Amino acid sequence: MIFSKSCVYGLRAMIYLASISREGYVSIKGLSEKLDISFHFLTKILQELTGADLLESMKGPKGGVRLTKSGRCITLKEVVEAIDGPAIFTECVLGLPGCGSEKPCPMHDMWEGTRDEINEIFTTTSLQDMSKEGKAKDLRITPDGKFVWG
Amino acid sequence: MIFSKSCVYGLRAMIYLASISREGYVSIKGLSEKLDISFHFLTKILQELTGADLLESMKGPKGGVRLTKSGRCITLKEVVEAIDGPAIFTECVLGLPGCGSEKPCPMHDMWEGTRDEINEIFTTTSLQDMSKEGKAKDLRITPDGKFVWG
DNA sequence: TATATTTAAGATAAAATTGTCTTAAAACTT
DNA sequence: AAGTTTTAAGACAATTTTATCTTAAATATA
Ligand code: FES
Ligand code: FES
Repeated sequence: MIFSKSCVYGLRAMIYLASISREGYVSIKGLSEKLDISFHFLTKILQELTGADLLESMKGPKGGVRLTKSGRCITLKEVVEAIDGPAIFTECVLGLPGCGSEKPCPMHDMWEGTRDEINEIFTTTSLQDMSKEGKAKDLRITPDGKFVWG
Repeated sequence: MIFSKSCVYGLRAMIYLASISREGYVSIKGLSEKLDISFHFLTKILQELTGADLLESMKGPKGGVRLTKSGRCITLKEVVEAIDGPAIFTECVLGLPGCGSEKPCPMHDMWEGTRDEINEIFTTTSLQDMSKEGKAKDLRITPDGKFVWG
């Protein structure tokens, strides 16, 4: 898998949250059931996103999480970086430290372009793009296709 | 990291082995020291590559590993698949089962092209390409740059 | 105020990956 | 034939990732 499980769970949740027009908080419990992700595990991931100021949370009844003002217009890259860190967009494909800075590795030339393209596509695609796409075309964000958009 | 550590170690070793013109077997001990990889761990990885018929091995003094006849002209993809499996070249970026076959995920359209490009670049780049490149330009395949090409 | 609901935080556990160690089997050397 | 070198195989251990469970803190509602 190119991204960790935490990261893809986070992406799925964020895409769903971005598809919701309502202002209120969404309970993590409900979210976890809708997306078919373990509640406690999802909670931890969303806490990271809250720490990164992409989500804000509130406790108690009517509590939950929602996108922050800045979180409402972010790129997929920001979500990935908040969870998996920036390595995938910067790292040497052979795992050597400091890609490009010193002597590069033999795969550097063939890889750099592709990596730049990954970077490009994740910086130019917004969460909104994905949620609109998903909602408009009724696409799938759970393993079984039982999820239904807003 | 896009590839597992096992995979990256395997790639480094295979690139080095492909740079060697001599016919004989290369001892894993020597290889592990040259590449600065744990001997026992590297041994296991190379056993997988032997099982995949990319390497052949011989025991005893003068023993070691070397590229098989078919292993001498393979692509990087074959090495990656032998260790990490084909997932990276086929899988849904959101980790959903059966990318594209059923309803795709919202990221499918933006991702498929890039994934195809990764596939393309790894199927069209041979081990030979990388070893020639590395040897000709004295590139780096160890964390410190102390490695010297045959 | 008391109670129920919900996230926060951290302990614990399970699973996967990474790394080490030991013993066996094969091949060479003397 | 005996001893040495080297890979094969598998047990074992450490680390990281993934997942679960418990308790605390905050918020709403009655
Ligand atoms: S140095 Fe390896 S990809 Fe840049
Ligand atoms: S279905 Fe997700 S990338 Fe194809």
